Amino acid sequence: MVGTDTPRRGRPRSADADEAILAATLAVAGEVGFRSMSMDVVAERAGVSKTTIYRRWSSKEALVLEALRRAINPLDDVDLGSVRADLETYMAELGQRMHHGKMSDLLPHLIDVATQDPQLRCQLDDYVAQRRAPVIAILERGRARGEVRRDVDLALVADVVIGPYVYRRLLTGAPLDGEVAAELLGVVLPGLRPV
Amino acid sequence: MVGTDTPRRGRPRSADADEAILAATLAVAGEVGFRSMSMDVVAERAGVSKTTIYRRWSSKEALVLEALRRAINPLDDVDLGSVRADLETYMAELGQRMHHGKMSDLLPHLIDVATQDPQLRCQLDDYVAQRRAPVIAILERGRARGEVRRDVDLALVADVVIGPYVYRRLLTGAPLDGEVAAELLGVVLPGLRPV
Amino acid sequence: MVGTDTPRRGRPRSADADEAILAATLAVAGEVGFRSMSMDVVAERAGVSKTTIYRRWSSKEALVLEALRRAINPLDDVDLGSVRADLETYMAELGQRMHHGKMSDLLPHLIDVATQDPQLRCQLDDYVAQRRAPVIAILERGRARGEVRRDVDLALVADVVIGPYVYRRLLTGAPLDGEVAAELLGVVLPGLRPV
Amino acid sequence: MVGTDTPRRGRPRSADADEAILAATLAVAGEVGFRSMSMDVVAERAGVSKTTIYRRWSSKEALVLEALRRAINPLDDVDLGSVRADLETYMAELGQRMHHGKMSDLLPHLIDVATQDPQLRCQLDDYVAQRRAPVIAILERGRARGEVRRDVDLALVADVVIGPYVYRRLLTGAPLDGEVAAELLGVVLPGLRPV
DNA sequence: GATTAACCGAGACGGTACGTCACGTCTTTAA
DNA sequence: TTAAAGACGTGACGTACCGTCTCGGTTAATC
Repeated sequence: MVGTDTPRRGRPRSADADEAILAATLAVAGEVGFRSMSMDVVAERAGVSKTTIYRRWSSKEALVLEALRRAINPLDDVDLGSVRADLETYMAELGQRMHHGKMSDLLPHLIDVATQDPQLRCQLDDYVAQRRAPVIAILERGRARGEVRRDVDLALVADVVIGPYVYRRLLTGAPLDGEVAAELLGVVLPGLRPV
Repeated sequence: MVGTDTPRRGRPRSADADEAILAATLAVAGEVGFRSMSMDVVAERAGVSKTTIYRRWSSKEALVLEALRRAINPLDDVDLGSVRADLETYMAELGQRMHHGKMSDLLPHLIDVATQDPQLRCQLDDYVAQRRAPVIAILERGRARGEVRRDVDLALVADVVIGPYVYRRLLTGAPLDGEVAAELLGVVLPGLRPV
Repeated sequence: MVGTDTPRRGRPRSADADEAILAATLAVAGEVGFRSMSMDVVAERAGVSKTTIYRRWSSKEALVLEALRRAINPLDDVDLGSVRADLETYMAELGQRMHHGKMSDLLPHLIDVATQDPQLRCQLDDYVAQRRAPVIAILERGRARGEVRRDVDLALVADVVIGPYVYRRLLTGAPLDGEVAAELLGVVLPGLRPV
Repeated sequence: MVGTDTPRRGRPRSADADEAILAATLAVAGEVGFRSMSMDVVAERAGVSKTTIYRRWSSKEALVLEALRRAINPLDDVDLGSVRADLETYMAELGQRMHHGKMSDLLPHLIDVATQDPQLRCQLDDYVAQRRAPVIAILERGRARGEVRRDVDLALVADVVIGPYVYRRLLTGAPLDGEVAAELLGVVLPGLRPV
């Protein structure tokens, strides 16, 4: 049985407020964009005071990041029996989200702010790890099946798969659809085969 | 008559001011970061009025971008005779710059702003193309030498090489030193070989 | 049964808390001034919660006013046998307190707030009456001795004596030391003599 | 001919803005009271940004004080030929204003804030001096005519006249109408007569 | 040489959002 | 029922930065 370590004194923070704030954040941001979203408007929409927001999040960006993390469904960790099939599925989904997802719209902004805000940096790292995890899992299963060389650094391979998506999305604007994904795998997979 | 398109009446713009502003931009940004850099401070440091700055650049970001382009030496397009050797050289240099360079410090910010500023978007695209060009050149030479399959999309391969750098730099913080670069090539190059 | 009107149920109020709050009020106010004194700080200093304070006093000003009334010793009602001697003694003491006393430091603030708070207005009136009482007493004794005309309004005379102190203290900053007090009496007393 | 000492560089401050701000201050304050008047509302009403206000006045109180000084017509320095007549006229007017004037409504507040704001303190002193000046002038003329003793401190007498008004207005609430004013003079004037 | 057009510095300006503060109330658990 | 702790709504505060505008004054090319 997990103990509620600290009995907590004083009035507890309202869980409703948490919910309302995060919901309002997504709603307002969806309408005007995160960049133009103001804390006053979020507070008003949430039926909450700014104080209450700042008591929970240290800055606008911290709030936005958490709102997004809640809004994001984790990528399913499908297992179709081969590295190629698994990665194709994953990459299709990733491509979708990179193109249409809310997160990718403001990734640059979050990264930017995280540069000078260690706390935000941590939260962002969590998010990234969560995104990378499925790829690593796929590769590990592949290795167990003998599809992947033992001596290859799986973390690096994961970055080779995800990196181009981020790069294209943020800097070149080029898409990474299913066809291109297949070609990418055509380049990468041969280098993973044992011997 | 050499085509100085417009003869221009009135007092010509001061070239000194251009220099001073760009220098001040780099100096101030180096001290407090681009995000915290204010135009007022840049103007003061350059011994120039804000009017003079805005007469030349349309926004803070446009200024910053030009300042950076000046500060960046192009990556040399070395030719050592093999794709592997060329890419290793290129990647070593890229890793260096990604880690210590001024540009990478504010890439996120520029990307962010470019989201809503088409003009900046263009300038940024130029920069990116300039960075990608050497990789494509290397791969084309490799193809000419028969080292690289004819049917592979070189632009995609370039993104596979550069993507992980950007990704690690912006999101995971993991380094990409010479050793890792070699391993990356170990994964990617086999997939490029003909037949 | 002796009339403790309400038998009171539940936990009784802590008398210690009263003391601690009033002491903390004077202490904090003495350090930062009443205007900058915050209720949170007082509560913390007193080792008491804000709730406990507000259960006893309806507002910051009400608290402050009571704290001051406790801190103020009444002016002694000396009787030296002549109006001049009595007033000189009274005015010397008044001058002292006006200059160094805590009360005069925040009179303006209390007055200000009393403008819109009838309850505080009453408490303040009590305080004022208490200050004026000795002067009226002095003048009445003088009248009984035949030193003062029967047809003069003693309340008005009291205001003529006290008024300049308040005025100087609040608005001009000029002092009212013994010498000046003597001169003031030199101006006022002749007009009080019978016939 | 008076030289415009400083040639002034940069864009000059808008005189219209000054006017608009002060007018808005009086208007808004007249509607909701000075205490409830907010700077945002004043700015909006004046068609001006808050920055522009704070560039001219360091605080809400400083602004209010200047607005009032502009709104206040100086007390006329009537000369009816006798100290008694002149003072009666002055006191009647002073009594009026003390009762109905805007200034007296917020004197306490200004005094209070001036306690911790030296700049405001100065402005307030100016105002006070301006109010006292007529009384001193009256007394000096009386002295020139031989109505007033040479050895009496006129500044003190002025305070004896004005002090009770301030005192009553701020602390006791008692009025000082014409009748009472006459009685006050009945008390004070005998003490001023030569020999 | 006078005119004119564009430049330059200084700095005021409108706008928009920021994050903070204090008051007095409310909601918990503990005594 | 009171107490301590502390979250909460309200409402204002003063600041920061952006990009624009308005001055007086300067610097060429043109007339």
